[in-house]
Amino acid sequence: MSLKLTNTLTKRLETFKSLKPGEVSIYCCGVTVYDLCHLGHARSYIAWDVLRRYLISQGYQVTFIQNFTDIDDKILAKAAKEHSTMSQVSEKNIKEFHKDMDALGIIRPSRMPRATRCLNGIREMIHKLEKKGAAYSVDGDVYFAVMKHIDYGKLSSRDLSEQQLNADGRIEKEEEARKQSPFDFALWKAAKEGEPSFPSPWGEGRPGWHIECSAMVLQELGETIDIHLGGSDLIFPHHENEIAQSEMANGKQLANYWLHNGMVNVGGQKMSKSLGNFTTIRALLNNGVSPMTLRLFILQAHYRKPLDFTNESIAAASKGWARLNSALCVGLKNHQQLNWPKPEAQEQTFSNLKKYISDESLSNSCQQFIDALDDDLNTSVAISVLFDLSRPLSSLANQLKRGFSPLGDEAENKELQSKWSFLVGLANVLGLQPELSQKEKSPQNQMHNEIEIIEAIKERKAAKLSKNYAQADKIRQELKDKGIELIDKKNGVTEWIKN
RNA sequence: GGCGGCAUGGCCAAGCGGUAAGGCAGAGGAUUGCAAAUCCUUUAUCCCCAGUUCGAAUCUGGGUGCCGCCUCCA
Repeated sequence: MSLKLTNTLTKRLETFKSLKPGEVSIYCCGVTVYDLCHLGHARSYIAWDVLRRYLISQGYQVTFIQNFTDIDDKILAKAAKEHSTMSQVSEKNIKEFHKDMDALGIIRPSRMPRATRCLNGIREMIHKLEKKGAAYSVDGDVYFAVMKHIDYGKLSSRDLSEQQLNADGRIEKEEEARKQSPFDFALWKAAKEGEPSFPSPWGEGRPGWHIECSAMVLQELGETIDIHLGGSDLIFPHHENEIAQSEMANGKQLANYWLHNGMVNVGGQKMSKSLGNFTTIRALLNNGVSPMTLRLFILQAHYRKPLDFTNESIAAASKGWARLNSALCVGLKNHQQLNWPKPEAQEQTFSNLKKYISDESLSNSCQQFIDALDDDLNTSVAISVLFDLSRPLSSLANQLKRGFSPLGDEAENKELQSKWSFLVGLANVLGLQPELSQKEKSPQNQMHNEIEIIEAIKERKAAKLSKNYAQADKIRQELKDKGIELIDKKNGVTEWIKN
């Protein structure tokens, strides 16, 4: 089997074949940098991160381009509100973007072009469209003439001739009058009073929203690329317009595969800025939701389906992740005790999955995992493979945590070890990386309250011996509140664990 | 009004014609002063109706409900 992807362009599940053998070119629509990213962005970029990781693990050389839209009305509005400038607002939010994406373990794109730095390409493309008669200017604005593009509507299944004008009448009348067709869209917008603007043959102004992506794809990857990515809310008009511009200007198909991710919903409704029902990635992380919990939550659903966000579903993912994570960490924390080779530092390289196919004990799981991802990135099933593999390992982790030294026979130990490194390898394809807790990473504060804990345990033991269980439970609860969990062992010894 | 998607156990979620993955939660048992943890066992006929088929959650037709896009949006 080989990778199959649902192509929005053909509305079908298709076997993926790259233009150049062994190489994949990907363009992903990025964010408009006027604010922090929310969970919807996280979903999109995590899904595409998995696509990228999987392609790399299959041996492809992937060039991944993602833009920053740094010219936009919302950025201007924000700048005005903050008594700042457009570029200051963009700059700040680009930093924040990287902070969030890095936290989520999303591999940075190969390059991240910005609209303000691609103006030449943009002007050239508009000029080209003008020469081909597909663009016209009115009072410093330049519009794309939709009727000139024979295939207009092919991505979003819209038929212009049958298309009734949007009943809600949201389009501004003034602008309407200037357009030849209501679906025409701006390639270049004349500057308004006091706005930042850039020179052009049509006067001072700034690029329309769609043109930057067309220009960037051409500049960074060429006329035709393998895969174009984005949220399903971008299909129309953004991607439709991108196709129209690029294909009209270049005379070539823009992208062979168009992939779109489903929305994150809140109470059945799309999470969006305008509805105000969004939760930022930052807020979630600050509330103690770990990055990998978020990743697990997102990848447990298929990328094309809507995903409902609730506190309960995050809590469920968090519990699930804790279990999986304990298995992923076992070889990192306990390799000395288990006499396992010292694990390599986490790298952004991916072991070739196919090597596991020949390993009898891992072959099945490996094949299941590959089949799942081949099937339009079925991460949900891939994760179930991870959970199956993790069972004996999290059990091992648990025994170790509780002070047992499960010194089984050597063969068994070896099998666990290879299972563990296999699990870590598979999880890495999904970007699920072991999270050692803060306390484990920085063991300060550990020593000075240890004596206190031992004292408390002694006190509790005395209470237990005198059958004063209420007092014993009180002591346990107090420690628990401080993150110390007590475990009574069979032999009467009480051990404690930091959580 | 046009285009598209979805409906699976208490919750989330796979499934793509051969008899329901996985996660969370729950139940029973072992263990425990009680817990925690662990181990074992366990919980669904898939929105409704009709049809195709030896066989359908999966295909077809008709309902019902929900959502997205058509305006900025991942």
